[in-house]
Amino acid sequence: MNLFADIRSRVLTCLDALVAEGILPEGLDFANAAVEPPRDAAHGDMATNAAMVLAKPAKMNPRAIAEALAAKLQEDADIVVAEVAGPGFLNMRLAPSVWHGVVKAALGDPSYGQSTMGQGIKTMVEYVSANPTGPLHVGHTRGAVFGDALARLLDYAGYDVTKEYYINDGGAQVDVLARSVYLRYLEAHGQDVAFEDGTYPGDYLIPVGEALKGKVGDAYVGEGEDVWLVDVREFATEKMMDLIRADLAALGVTMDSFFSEKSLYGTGLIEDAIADLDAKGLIYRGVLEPPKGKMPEDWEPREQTLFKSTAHGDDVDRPVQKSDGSWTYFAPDIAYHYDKVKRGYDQLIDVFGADHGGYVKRMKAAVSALSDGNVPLDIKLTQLVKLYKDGEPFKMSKRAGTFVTLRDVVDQVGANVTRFHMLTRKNDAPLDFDFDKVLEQSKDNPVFYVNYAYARVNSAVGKASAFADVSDATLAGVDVSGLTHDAELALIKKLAEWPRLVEIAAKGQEPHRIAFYLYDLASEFHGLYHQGNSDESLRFVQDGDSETTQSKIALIRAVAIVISHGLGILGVTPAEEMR
RNA sequence: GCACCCGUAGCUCAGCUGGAUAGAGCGCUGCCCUCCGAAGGCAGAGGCCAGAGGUUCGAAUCCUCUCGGGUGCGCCA
Repeated sequence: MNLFADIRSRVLTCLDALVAEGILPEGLDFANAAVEPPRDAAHGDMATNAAMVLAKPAKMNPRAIAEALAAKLQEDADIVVAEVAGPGFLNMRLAPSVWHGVVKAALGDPSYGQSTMGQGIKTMVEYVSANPTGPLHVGHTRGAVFGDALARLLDYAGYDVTKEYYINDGGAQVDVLARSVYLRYLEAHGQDVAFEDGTYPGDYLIPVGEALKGKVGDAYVGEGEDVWLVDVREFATEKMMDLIRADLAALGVTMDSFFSEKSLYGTGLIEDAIADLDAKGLIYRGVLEPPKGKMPEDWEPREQTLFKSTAHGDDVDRPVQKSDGSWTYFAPDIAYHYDKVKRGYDQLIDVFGADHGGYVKRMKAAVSALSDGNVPLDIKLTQLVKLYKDGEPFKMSKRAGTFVTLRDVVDQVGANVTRFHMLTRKNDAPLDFDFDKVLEQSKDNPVFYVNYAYARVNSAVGKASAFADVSDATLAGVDVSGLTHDAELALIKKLAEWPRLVEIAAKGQEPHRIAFYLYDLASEFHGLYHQGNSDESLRFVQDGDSETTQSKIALIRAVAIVISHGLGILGVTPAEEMR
């Protein structure tokens, strides 16, 4: 039940009637006619711009259309007032019974707020996709939280979502990993080793080296890479993926599938993808211009196999093969996305770190070419996370050992706080993350404030249950017509926005809107609670009056339910009480 | 040099894809707080929405340019 969609359809019905009566001309497009909450509550409950957007195509005065529309809408018993304002806005005030229906819907319908907007569109969200060479760090954490929340949001809005992780296990970096693990393996055999440039010196590989020793004994000691590299690489990659999976699980992120870059090699998949592009006349041999402005020291013209990405919106064509004939990193990326297209997804979403912003155009060009423009690829970039400790910037340095991992963050502040806080910013805005402030129990910490609202409802429900039946099943059938105070209605109106907000957030692929909405809702709720301090008739628990109490508890339970729906999308589990 | 992201109150940021008098938190000022659950509530001051043009009934939002910040820029992923 989406009240705004409901009223909009009534507006459209009235417009149709006006056309039938000859007041409006035939053939008008109503698509841009919107029904929205007005900025100022004094204007009413809902407003429509229908008259203004139709004025031009209908060649009529907007106020004249609005007057006619208002008269029609007035015939609807649920619309108490419909009046023209300003240049042609139509403001509506709805009957209290309509609002009371919102409380019942939130309480009685577990799917309240879910949308069918997505129409089951097959959507892949690819995120994290970190190199399997070590534990996930804070930057990955933001990508993981954002991607996961986005996937949940789209799922909630009716899309058929698959969450996938692309394992970059095919490039040179996994060879470096293998060599690093080999050093740890020698170390496990008692040898002194030196970690030079081009190796990963992190402690996290010590147990991997030991595990390798446990598996193969001393078989690889003193042997050359030709003997052990392939095996160690596979072993190490699997161990790293175990680590990453465990990190993600600690954050509450679970993938539907993992896709290995390595599986593209030697199977003809890359060749197939490139052949597809070639068949479209988009592959050629050529020499790229040197980059302007900043000339690399060792630049020299080389002939390479290039993808004509400029034909699909890129700025320059991109190499798919190096001058020695081997594939560039871009080639398997093309093949991977080719595979996604072939798997039948209707739309693709990739979540990258902002440092990969330079690859957006070429990936879009590739998908556009491979799908003949039929499969849209959206790439969401997550900006940097700036860490603070008690207000002071916290510099990360691998060498100084102050490298902050996902695990560090989750261990210190918990998955719930991490997730919520990271969703209080737009994905493309930098994020401040202060280890102390995110744990503060105060109003300026949204994490706490929202959860506190939820816990406060629980407390009131517990109190009321001493003398009244306040189970959700009972509450869904309770008479709530006594909820007529402005503050109560304001809270209900906020609840009514929930289904609409879900659609707006899903359409914009912006899960942060959910977090901001929850803050607003919590704020409205706390406000009503505080009014109960001076006006006893607004208190949730009315001693001895079980009927009144039930209606008020129905309202705040509806609030708690919507909060838990919202937190569910963010992947946050609310605490039942604050301690 | 080019591309992408960004520029909104003193600070940190929202602003519902073009709507009405641009909002919230912190900070500041003034009241209130023996109140269902304390970790506060109410009110006020504070703005050339970086700047300049353009599009139209209407622009923080769309287009162009300028200024300022971030990121990236063949044979690394």
